[in-house]
Amino acid sequence: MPELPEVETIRRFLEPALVGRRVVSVQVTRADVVAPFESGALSPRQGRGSSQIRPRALGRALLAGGVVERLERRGKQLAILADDGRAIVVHLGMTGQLLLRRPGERGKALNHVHLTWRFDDGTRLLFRDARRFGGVLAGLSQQQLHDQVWNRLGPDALTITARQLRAALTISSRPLKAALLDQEALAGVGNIYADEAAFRARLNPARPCRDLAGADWTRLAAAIRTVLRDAIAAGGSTLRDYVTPSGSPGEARRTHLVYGRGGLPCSRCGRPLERLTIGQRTTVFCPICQR
DNA sequence: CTTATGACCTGATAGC
DNA sequence: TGCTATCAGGTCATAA
Repeated sequence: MPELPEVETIRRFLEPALVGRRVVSVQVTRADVVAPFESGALSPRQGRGSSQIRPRALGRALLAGGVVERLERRGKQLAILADDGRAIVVHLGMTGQLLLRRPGERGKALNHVHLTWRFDDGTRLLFRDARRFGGVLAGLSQQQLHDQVWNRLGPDALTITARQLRAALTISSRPLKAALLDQEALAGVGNIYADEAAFRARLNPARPCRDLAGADWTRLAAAIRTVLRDAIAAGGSTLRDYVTPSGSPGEARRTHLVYGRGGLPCSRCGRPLERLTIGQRTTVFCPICQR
């Protein structure tokens, strides 16, 4: 579900509520959504639940006792950093949510809540994920976060340059659409914004990357940055599950020009948009406008 | 090395 | 109403 704009919206919402707060306890309802770094995991969904870790150690790995210093995002991953050097990384997968309960606030009972952090002022943070494609990488130092986890991701898509994009993808034989979803090439673009960016750059998503010219990379990088920035301004795209930590939807869906519009008229030329599968993902584009 | 493919999960919706 | 099939924001392990 959440791509870069949704995760950034969540980050901006959570940061003022959590910075300076001490984690007094962490309730783990489903330990298998946690990937302990010490067991070899290098991403939030690697080797989850495969290691037996004692409850007390698990709480420590999930920042118990620490004071939140800041929240950082790289691509679709959100890190919570404590002032003692510890860190965790949350990945929301398709249906993951981070929900905030203010001090004294009584939210309704929810299913699929796997983790609950309690803070010293009564604030609670819930990790909820029906499909469990998301997860939390725990027990990291901030050093390890940057040197061993985020170093495996490509440059953040929000500030991607044409030069970086070309360097990462120019020799690839993959279709453009598949390449845009590769988090090692650039971090943060998912199925929605890959289609939106390709449309705005007027590039056919099925074209092999190696066929793109210099001007194509320039247009594409600019389209990616613009599409993501506009989506953040609209609070992210809510299709079904995504909500901000207060539970309200984002409005970026109104700005989609191709995603979810297969068969409908192209906003530019009026011809029907085409739908096909590229890299096992549904892809919508205009065969007239996108070359 | 790169690229392709099933697998992992639940829930909403459409069609019979 | 109820059953089955299809589809969904993502990535990982394994095969080719």
